Amino acid sequence: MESENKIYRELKKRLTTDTYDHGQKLRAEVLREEFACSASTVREILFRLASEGLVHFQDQRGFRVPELSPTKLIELTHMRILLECEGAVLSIRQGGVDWEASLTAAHHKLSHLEKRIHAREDPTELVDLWFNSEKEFHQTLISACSSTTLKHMHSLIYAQFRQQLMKADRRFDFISNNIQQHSDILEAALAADEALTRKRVHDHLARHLTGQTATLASESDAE
Amino acid sequence: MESENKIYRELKKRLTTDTYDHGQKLRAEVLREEFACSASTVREILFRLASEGLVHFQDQRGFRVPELSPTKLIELTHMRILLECEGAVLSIRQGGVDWEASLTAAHHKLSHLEKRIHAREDPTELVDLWFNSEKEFHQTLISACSSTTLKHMHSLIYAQFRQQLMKADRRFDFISNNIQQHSDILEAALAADEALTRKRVHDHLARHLTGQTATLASESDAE
DNA sequence: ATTTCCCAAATTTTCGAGATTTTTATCTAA
DNA sequence: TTAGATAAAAATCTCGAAAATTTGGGAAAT
Repeated sequence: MESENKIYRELKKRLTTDTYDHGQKLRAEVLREEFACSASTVREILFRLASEGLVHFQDQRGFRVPELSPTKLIELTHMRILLECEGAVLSIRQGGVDWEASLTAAHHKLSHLEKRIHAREDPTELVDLWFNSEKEFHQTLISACSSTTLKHMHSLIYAQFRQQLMKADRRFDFISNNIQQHSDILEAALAADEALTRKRVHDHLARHLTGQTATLASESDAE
Repeated sequence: MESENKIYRELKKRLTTDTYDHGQKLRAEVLREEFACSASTVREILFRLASEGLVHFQDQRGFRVPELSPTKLIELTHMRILLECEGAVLSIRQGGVDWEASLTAAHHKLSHLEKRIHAREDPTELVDLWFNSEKEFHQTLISACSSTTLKHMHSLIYAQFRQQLMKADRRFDFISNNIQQHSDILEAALAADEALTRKRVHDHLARHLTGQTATLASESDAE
């Protein structure tokens, strides 16, 4: 089972970091061979990933990487806004100086990396590092919220969100705004300004809501 | 696989309708025999339920029904409030007369059942019917919201919530308030009053938040 | 009486082969 | 040439048994 967890983590990483293509078939036999285990073990892991939404399963037709879906991306973005705003506000209330420190630290790392990326011609090598840093910043933002359930939901949603963007975000044509937005979120969170934090988290994620006619229910008052 | 889905549904039903006790061990061998299938099939299904949070899995120690946890119940309630308020408001905006009709219908069935329960000495026989009706009412409330992801998250949370209460809710000492609260929600939703709908959904679920010191982030403005 | 160690029984996990189903390739008829 | 049917190939799914791990009980030592 130790090895099973290892395989699980490796596969999850691949599924959110563009090793495979959207829609690509995941043949059990290939993976079985690669990871040197039995077909049932691979099957078990793929089922686990399927119920997290990172793998698409069809009866008698095996497993696939989920297709790209603009609609899905918008829905995932909505959920991220909902969960991150809630989690951030709770963290502001429940978190102490430790939380502020760790958020500052996470932002510092991310910010450093984003500046390096921004300066480069070809940021390819830094992509995976950025994926990790961006994830850590957003997780830290909600980390002082006491609800394990909320944080768990968020991590499910975040992984699917990242999977939808695993190809697109490699281009980094959005990085300039991003640097400023992450700073803005940090600033509002440290100032313990709940409404402003909500607004800035929303604005940060809003670039993925394009093409959407309906608005998010929780936006209406703020806008 | 058709039979696998059947077994899955049966087990899920049992896990949310008090067939087993909280903390009880789910022995693969027993289930294998009962459902006349192989151990691997049972295992697969139990893993699926585990990643939905309805079964607790421990490496080399098998599967158990999750323990009762007041903290977990509070967290699940928070998530229900968050998701149902969001889903209900979106449904108000996106749903048409069909949605209003189906919500009225779901309420009518639930209301009828709750009155029968209220009138009885021993409502035991009606418990499972009530579980279904209450679930349908709340699902219908958010059904016109376009986000499949939100509805899926909600159904995961709802099942875990129901599991936490599968024993407690059989006593029905809360039914009087419940009848009124469901009517209030219906009324606010049909009136398309978003703020009032939020408040009433919150108030309806708030009885499960007792013992909680911190408040829900999204309450603050409304209270 | 309490703790530690070890063995046997019970349970869980892995595995590979056979059964079933889907997919691909080939052939026939319109 | 296209459409439909048939056969061959490839993949998935189910299963029961072997391997690995945990649990429970009792003997030996403190």
